[in-house]
Amino acid sequence: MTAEEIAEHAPAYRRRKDQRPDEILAAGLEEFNEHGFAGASMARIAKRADVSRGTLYLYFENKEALFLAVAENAMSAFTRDAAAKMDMGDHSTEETLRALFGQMYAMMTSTKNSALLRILVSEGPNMPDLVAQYHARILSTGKQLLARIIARGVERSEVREDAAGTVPQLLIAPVMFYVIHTMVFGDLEPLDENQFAQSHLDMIMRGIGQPPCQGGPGSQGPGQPADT
Amino acid sequence: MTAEEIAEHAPAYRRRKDQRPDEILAAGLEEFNEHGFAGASMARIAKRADVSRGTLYLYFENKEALFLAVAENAMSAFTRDAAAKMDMGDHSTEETLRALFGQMYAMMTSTKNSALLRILVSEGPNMPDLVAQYHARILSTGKQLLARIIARGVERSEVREDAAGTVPQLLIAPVMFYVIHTMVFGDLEPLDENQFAQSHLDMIMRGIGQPPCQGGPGSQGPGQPADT
DNA sequence: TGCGTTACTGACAGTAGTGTCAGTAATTAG
DNA sequence: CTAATTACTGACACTACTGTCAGTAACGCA
Repeated sequence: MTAEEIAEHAPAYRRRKDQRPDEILAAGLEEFNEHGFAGASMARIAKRADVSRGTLYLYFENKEALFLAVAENAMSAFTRDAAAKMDMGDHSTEETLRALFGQMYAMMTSTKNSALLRILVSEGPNMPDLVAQYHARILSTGKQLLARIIARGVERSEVREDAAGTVPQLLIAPVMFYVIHTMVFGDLEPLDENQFAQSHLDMIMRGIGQPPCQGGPGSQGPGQPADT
Repeated sequence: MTAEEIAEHAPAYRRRKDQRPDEILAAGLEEFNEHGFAGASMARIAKRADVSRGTLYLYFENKEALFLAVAENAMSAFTRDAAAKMDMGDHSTEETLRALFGQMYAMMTSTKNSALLRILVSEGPNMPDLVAQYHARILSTGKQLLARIIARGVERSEVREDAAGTVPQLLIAPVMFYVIHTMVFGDLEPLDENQFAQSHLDMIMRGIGQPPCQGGPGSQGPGQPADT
C-alpha cells in the first residue's frame, strides 16, 4: 500500500465541533503561560491544538477573546474543584487546616492553576478586570474560609483568642511562595512539597495555636515535627 | 520673541552620552515591567527615555540586550543596597529578624525590585540564565543569611533546637506574598505593610522561638502582639 | 451511492514593530 | 568664527504576526 493510498483513506482532518473549544483553550493556556499575552502566537496555539490557524477564529473572535476565555475557564475550573472538596466537617482546627493546605498544595501544583497565577502576575497591569475577577472569585473566598476556620478554632479554644487579629493572608503566604518558587526556580532548587507543607503547618499551628503548657486540655502545639 | 526664534536658540536635543544609558535602563525597566519582554515596544521605551528610537541602538545592540542589561542593572542595585545594610550586630534573634524583615519589606516595596520579581516570573521560562543569576546572587544569599541567624539563635537558646529543620524559605514566604499581592491586587485590597510585617514577625517568632513557659530565662515568645 | 451542509483549511492583505543607516545638528577644538 | 567630530535623529526596508475569506473536504441523510 503506497503512502498515497493510505492518505486517500485517512481523512486529512476530522470534524470535531464540540471537542475543539476545550482543546484550543488547553493549548492557549500552555502558550500564554510560556510566552505571555503579547508573546503568544496564534500559529503556535493552532499547532498545539492540532488545527489550522483559521479554526481558532471560528471559535474565538480574536486573540484577546481567546485569552480571556482561557483565563475564565481556568478560574471556573479552580472554583469548581475547590468547592467540591471543602467540606470542613467536625475535625479539629489542625486537622481542618492540614486538609485545607493539603488541597491547596495539590491544586496549585497542577500546571493549570500555577499557569493562571503566572498569567495574572504577568498581565495584571493590562487586564484590571481579570484581576478583579480572580480577586473576587478566588482570593476573597479563600480569605473568608480561613477566617471562618480561625473563628471556629477560637470558639473551641483550639486557637488563641488574639489570633483573630492575625492577617489571614499570612496563613496561605507559604502556598503562594511554594508555587512561584517551583514555577521559577523549580529546576535549580526543587522544594520538597511534603516537607514544606509540614513545616508550614507546624509554623502556623505554633503561631495561632494555644501555647502548649497553659492552655487547652488535650494537646495543641504540634510538638516536634515529624522526623526527617 | 516668536516661537521660531526660541526654537533657534533652544537646541532640539542635547548630547548627553553618559546619562543616556541609565535613563534608558530606567525607561526599559518601566516598560518591561508593564508589558513584559514581547509586549514592550522600543518606541515607547525611547519616548520614556526622551530620545529617538535610533538612540537606543547606539547604546544597546537590540531589544534582548537591553532587556538583559535592565535585569542585570536591577540585580546589582539590589545586591549593592542589601549588602550595605546587613550588619547583623549583637542583637537578639528577634531584633535581628525584625530589622532584616523591615529591610526586606522596604526594599521589595520599591517599584524597581518588585518589577524585577515580576519580570522574573513572567519571562522565567524563556530566560533560564537570568533565573539562574537571580537565584545565585539573591535567593541563595538570603537563604544563607537566614540559616546563619537561626543557627546563632539556637546557640543562644533563643530559638528552639529543632527549628533548624524548618525550611528557611518559610520565613520569608510572607515577604514574597506581600510583594506579589501588592503588585497585583494592591488597588483592590491594599495590605497594611506595618501590620502585615508585625504579624509576620510574631508568627515567625512563635514558630521558631522557645515556648513561653518552659524554656528560656528572660522571655522569648513575643507575648501578645501589639494591640490593634 | 450521491447530495447538501458546514467544519475546516491555507493563502492573502494589512499592520505593527524591529533594526539600519545616511544625514543632521550639537558640541569641541583650533 | 570655522572646521572637525560625533551624539543623535527619523525615514526606510524587512519581518512576523493577526484577522479574513473563498474554497475544500468531511460527514449526515436520503
